[in-house]
Amino acid sequence: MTFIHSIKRRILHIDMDAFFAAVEERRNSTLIGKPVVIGGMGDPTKRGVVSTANYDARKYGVHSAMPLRTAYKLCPHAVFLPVDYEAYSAASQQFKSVLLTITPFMEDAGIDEAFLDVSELLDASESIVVSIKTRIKEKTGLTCSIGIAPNKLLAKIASDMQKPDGLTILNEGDVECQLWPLPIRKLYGVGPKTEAHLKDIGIETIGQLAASSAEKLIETFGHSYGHYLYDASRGIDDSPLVTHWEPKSISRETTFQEDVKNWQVIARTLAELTKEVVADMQEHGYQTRTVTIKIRFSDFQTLTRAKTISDYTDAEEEIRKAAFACLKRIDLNKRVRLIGVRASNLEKVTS
DNA sequence: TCTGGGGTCCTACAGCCA
DNA sequence: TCTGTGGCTGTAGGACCC
Repeated sequence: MTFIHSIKRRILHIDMDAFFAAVEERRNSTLIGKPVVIGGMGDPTKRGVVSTANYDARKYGVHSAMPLRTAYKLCPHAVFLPVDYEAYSAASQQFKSVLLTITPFMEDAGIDEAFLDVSELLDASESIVVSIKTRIKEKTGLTCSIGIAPNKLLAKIASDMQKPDGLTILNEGDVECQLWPLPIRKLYGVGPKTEAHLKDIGIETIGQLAASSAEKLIETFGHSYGHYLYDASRGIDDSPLVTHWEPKSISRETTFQEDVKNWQVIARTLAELTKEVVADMQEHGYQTRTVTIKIRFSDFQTLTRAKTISDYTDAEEEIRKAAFACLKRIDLNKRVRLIGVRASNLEKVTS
């Protein structure tokens, strides 16, 4: 008799609770119990959006991606802090180093989250989770929420179901009762545009999405995304963990505090951003062939212009020339809100 | 009146070439 | 030689994620 091993995977999604705010509270205990909003330069009268609000601030309706000025109106007595990426990156490395003691099969999913594939481990899920939570707490002083499921899609949804400091286990058999009642926006990959589109055609829950035919979804959303929605609404996701990847592009962009008309200011900023991109490329050993600039006008119209050069390069002058050749192709007849530059078509320098 | 920054992926289309 | 087709590359824009 031949036994075919059932290869049901066991995937964990670890999501740090109000990560940036928690790091700030860890180094300044007087913040604990107060509403804390982190974003931009920490000045709620200036341009910028909320990166993280702690749970005390969320009670006032403050949430991430909200303009700082709006957050200030909702909660003027909150403590507003600038984003300190270095501090959060250090904390991120700390908690990921804990995860790597559990298994090397870790996918980095951003500064405050990660996936682990623990299919090969013999321990019970609950004991793995207790061990992770305890060790992260010991090493960083921070809490996290964890989802366990047979794939990344469900694990991610699970980790969001009980927060903070939660643990949720989802299995294929739970899809109908746990996944289907949720609003479509809870599905990874469904953003505001798709949410509005789906609501227009009478689909508000993941269950209603699951009741649609594959043909209908492909017709409406295209082959790739239509197929994805069809599978995702059924909790189906075979995507593997990505434990190593190379960047596909390196970019810098900045929004001016006030919209700019002066060409000199725009040009100087483009040169500065290009310098930063080049420094980043050189530091990490990449060369580029394609340079793209991005301009956003005061009315939010956004244009990009790209130039591909014949040979890979990391020479600042050559990349700056390409960026300025792109800039020349844009009619600057309106005030400029944002300017950015991106290097793509990257190649790792082998030396 | 407001809407960051750093990324990825997808689609559509145009031009070139076999 | 003309025309159609399909692949490949580059460009532009849009949606989404944290």
